[in-house]
Amino acid sequence: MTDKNDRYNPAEVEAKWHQKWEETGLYRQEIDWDRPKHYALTMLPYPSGDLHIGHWYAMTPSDARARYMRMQGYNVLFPMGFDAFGLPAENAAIERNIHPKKWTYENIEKMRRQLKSMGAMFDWEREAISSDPSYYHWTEWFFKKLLEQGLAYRKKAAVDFCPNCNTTLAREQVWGEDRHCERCGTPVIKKELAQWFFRTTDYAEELLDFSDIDWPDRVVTMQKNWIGKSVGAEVVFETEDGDPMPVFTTRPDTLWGATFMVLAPEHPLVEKITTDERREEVDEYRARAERMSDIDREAADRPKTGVFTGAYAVNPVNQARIPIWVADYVLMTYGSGAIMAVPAHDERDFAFAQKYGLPIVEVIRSPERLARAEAGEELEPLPEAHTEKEGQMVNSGPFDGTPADVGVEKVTAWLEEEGTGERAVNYKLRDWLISRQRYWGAPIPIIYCDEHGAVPVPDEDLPVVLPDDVEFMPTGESPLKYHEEFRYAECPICGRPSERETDTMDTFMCSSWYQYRYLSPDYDEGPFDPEECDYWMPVDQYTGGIEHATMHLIYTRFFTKAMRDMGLVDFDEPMLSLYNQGMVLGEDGEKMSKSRGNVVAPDDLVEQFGADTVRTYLMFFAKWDQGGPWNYAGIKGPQRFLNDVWDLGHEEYAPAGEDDDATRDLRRKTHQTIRKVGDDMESFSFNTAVAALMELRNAIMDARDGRNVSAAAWDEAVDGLLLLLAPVAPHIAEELWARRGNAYSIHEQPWPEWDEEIAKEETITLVVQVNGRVRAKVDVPAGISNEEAERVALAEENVQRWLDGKTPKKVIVVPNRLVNIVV
RNA sequence: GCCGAAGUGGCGGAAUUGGCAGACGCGCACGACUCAAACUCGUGUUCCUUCGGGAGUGUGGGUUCGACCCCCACCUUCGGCACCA
Repeated sequence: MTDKNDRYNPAEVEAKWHQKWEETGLYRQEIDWDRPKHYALTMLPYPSGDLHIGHWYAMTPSDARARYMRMQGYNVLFPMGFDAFGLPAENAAIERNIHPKKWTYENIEKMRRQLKSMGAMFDWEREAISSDPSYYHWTEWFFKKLLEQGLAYRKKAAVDFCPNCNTTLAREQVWGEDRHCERCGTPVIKKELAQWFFRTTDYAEELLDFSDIDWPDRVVTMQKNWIGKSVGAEVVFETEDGDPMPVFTTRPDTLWGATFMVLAPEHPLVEKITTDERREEVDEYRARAERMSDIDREAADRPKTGVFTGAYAVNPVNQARIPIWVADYVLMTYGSGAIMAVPAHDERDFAFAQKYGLPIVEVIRSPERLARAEAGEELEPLPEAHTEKEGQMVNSGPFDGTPADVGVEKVTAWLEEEGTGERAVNYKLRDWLISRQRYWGAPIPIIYCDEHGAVPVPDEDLPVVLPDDVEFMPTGESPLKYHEEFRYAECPICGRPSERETDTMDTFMCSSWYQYRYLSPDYDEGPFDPEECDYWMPVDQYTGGIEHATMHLIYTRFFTKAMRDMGLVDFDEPMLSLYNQGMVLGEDGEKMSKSRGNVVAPDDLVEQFGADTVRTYLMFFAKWDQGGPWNYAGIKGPQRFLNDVWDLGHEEYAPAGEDDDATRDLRRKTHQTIRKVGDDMESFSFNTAVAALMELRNAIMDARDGRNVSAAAWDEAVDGLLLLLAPVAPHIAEELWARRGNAYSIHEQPWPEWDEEIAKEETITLVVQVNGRVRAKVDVPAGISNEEAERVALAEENVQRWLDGKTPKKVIVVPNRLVNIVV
């Protein structure tokens, strides 16, 4: 019987096993070429100072699954570390006068302790911290390698700048309609600055290929949209003076309908072609466009504006003389910054033509208008742009009569033959801007020499170390600019006094390769130990939030592809499989935030309920990819569950009298549960896995009350329950496993097997319907024949009553499930 | 505007993918234990009902012997993108 004094005390149990696990190195994860490996990775946290329930929500199920894979026989790597560079540390420095390094490392200390309370199987000896010089040494090294590969370059450009964070941002880090900073929410502005970029666009095409990885459709779609591939043709128009003006179009079949051209206000040709009498107006327009923010400029619903340059171009397909306009609806950053405008078949051009009275020439006629023209009807001007590829080409010289759906292909081929154009592809993806005007980041290892330009710091001088003795400006300006010792350096080539780059790298650079650093965080001959990489990489299962879909998850793919082309790795993708968890919301259903006062603190919960209960609840309350609101009352379910398990684990069971049926029922439930929980673990359905464990708990408690199952069936059920529970609630499972006299450790046990025969139902409830309505339920032996089922169904009194003497028209039998009698 | 996901009891959520809607849990009600409350245990719990049954998975239609599931139209919520030629 349960000792009443020995109530479940999670704090005691958890502390005990944390110590034992550490002492025995239970979670050391080492290469073992004789066993299949499984690299499970959960996105590394930023050391903000406090472990949030969101961290628990992301990491606990990941841990449970890693543990499950371990019990399945895999050699599992499940590391943890910190993405430790970033702005909050610097803000703390400015606001509270604490050094970013001190702030960061104190936070790491605290969070590491909090993480340990979770009882996850992290191998702490593999911990990597991106702000350690031993880490960013290699971040800098990668920068140099990318430069060597021609994948890094410096360019002066109008870039997105967050006035609050006081730094430039990558295009990916500008979010939403109002174009705000991903980190702080402030709308960004444009600044003309010389910045470092990585050529992510070189990999645009390859990044669209997801065929070798199993990622959620959602992420795949978001990345594809982000990369934004368009296929079409480049056609070179010329000004009357013979200046070439290449344009990109996805609709070469509408070339004959180009009635004007539009250049972006920033287009270099504008200056040259604008006539004297138009110059004043054009200059004014360009100046206004320059002052306008991108938010205003790129709002699609804004009325179109533009000015005529006074110049004309020649359409190469029909030599038509068409006016050249300047308008801000054409973007300098996409295509060539110039377009051919086909108002009849493009909504934007149509609106512009209407506003400025430019001609609209129909060159693709819809089936409906074709029919009317055929009937001799006089066609009215197009009421709106016809953008579908249906109907026939008209007013298009040699292509008149060509079916619209083949027009693009035919015209493109013809353009190539004639030499007036060629097939072309365009992407929305931009190169990754990695310069940040901040202190707390990995330095960009470059020295600018008057003579030799941008010179990389030699390998033997890496890492360029961040100086500690810096002063933080209240303006947020990088203190590196004012640190003379850091800033002034000798040119590595000629020794002349030169200046060091004072920008640091985007922190997404650090996290683009952290999965490699975990492999050998102390390795100092390269970014990672090749043998470890050989064994462990690529990551088999990656888990994390959806918010990184078009940032980190694109960058890290780019990085691995670049590493492959450097000869560092021999695979194409860093993460083979990805799963995105949802978010835990506050009890009010809103996103947790301090200002709303709906934040759930995991430390308090652990103190009150124990880590195992918190873990179980987090895995139980919703399907993992959905998430949902936290509920303090709801955690009682898992709490009662673990209390019951505790009692069952201590039960000294002896049957009072054995009942074969009861024994069989319990064994069936045990084996069914093994099957169910295994399936659910595979498919990340942790909520139904926990529900199945609760059902098994209920069955075992019934058996306890009945005292009529065999001792062997009892032990099988209770040990089974503990084994299945071990990934979810590792401490209590370990404790009870030991108390029941089993060998340490439960986490090294194989996942239990289930027997098809034992799991099979003996009787099933046959549902009998008359005209699709349930009229009877009969318990029958499983495997009943269709004929027998039909006979049993018809024999039911209630069924006969509903048949009311009529003869069945049709009888449908679903084997082992249902009989539907249609009259 | 475009793309995507979702909508099921009082609540969180299940449903082997076309076959008993509501598993599991919370909450609630009643009962037991208690001086009492909490804990714990037991029973019940989609709604309506004349106790025969009827209605029911955002709304309206459709396919089917049979629809939470498939099709069409719409409503709502949430994400992403948004003048990308």
